[in-house]
Amino acid sequence: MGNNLSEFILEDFLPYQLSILTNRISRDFSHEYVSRFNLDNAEWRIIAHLSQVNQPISIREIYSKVDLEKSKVSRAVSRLSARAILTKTENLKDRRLVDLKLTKCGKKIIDQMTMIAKDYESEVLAKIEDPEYFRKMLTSLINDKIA
Amino acid sequence: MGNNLSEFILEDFLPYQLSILTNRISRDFSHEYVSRFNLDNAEWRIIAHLSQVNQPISIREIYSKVDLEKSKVSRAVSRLSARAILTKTENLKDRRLVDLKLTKCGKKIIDQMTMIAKDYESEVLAKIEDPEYFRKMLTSLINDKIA
DNA sequence: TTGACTTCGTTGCATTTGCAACGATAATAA
DNA sequence: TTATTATCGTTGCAAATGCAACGAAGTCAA
Repeated sequence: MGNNLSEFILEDFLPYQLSILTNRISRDFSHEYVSRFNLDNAEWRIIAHLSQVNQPISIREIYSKVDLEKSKVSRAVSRLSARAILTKTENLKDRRLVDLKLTKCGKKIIDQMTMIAKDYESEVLAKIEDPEYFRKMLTSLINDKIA
Repeated sequence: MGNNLSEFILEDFLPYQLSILTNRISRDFSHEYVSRFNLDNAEWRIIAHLSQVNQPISIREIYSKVDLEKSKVSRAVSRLSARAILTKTENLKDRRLVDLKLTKCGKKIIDQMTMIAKDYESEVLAKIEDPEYFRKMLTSLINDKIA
């Protein structure tokens, strides 16, 4: 008979569990910005991040902060610009950079999404016994470097 | 001035946090099976799942249990079969099905990976104040349907 | 039995992805 | 200055992805 003591149970494996949960939540929440505004995940993150900053920021700034591929950001930004959700202008101090800025249209989107996002988040957190504690552990995991 | 009360902070948004953490852990752990056995994530999940079952199982069985696209499983299984990590045989009771079974080589891989995976998991859990509780919340979130 | 319908795994194909290379600009050093 | 090196954003391209369609096999009802 096999050595059952060293069996591997995928469903109990933390990285797998996290992946399952995250994918489900991600898919779930993405319905909100896909159906309402026809945005993909990268576009959503870019808009959300832009809304937090009051000066124009560069593409580099975005992909370094928001865990997206450089080319993904570049392409997403082009689409958003084409849809007049944000503007791309040349940075005059350093002409390699682009200045990205939400338009009124973009701001309207993030305004609406803010409420929806908060509602969704509350809904998820309501499933947990101690939401505060969960967030704390999550945050500590995120901020701790994993060796 | 803007209405800061309704600002949206991406870094504090639960789905975003989960995504960041999960991607990092996933990337991190994947080094183990990529570097050692040259497996991708789908291949890893398939092997892991197969190792838990003692009878041959079908492709459908796998993708319904392990949150992977049907075509992804089909292609991953072909690669694994080509590398003699598993065998594909026709199911005689229902000839639409294939019987998948780990070879000795496949079993050796999962045996080695089991230890590595457990070590990695412990490492991650060690970063958390109350690992048991965290798992419990995670499990409850996974098992709860999200409305 | 036949015919309609379902399910299985594979595959074709258009889209997406991520890496690397590129041109343009800037910073640094000689 | 000029030469070298680094950084920015874009783009080419090969590989990966996911959906839908397919043929093969099974089910069910008439």
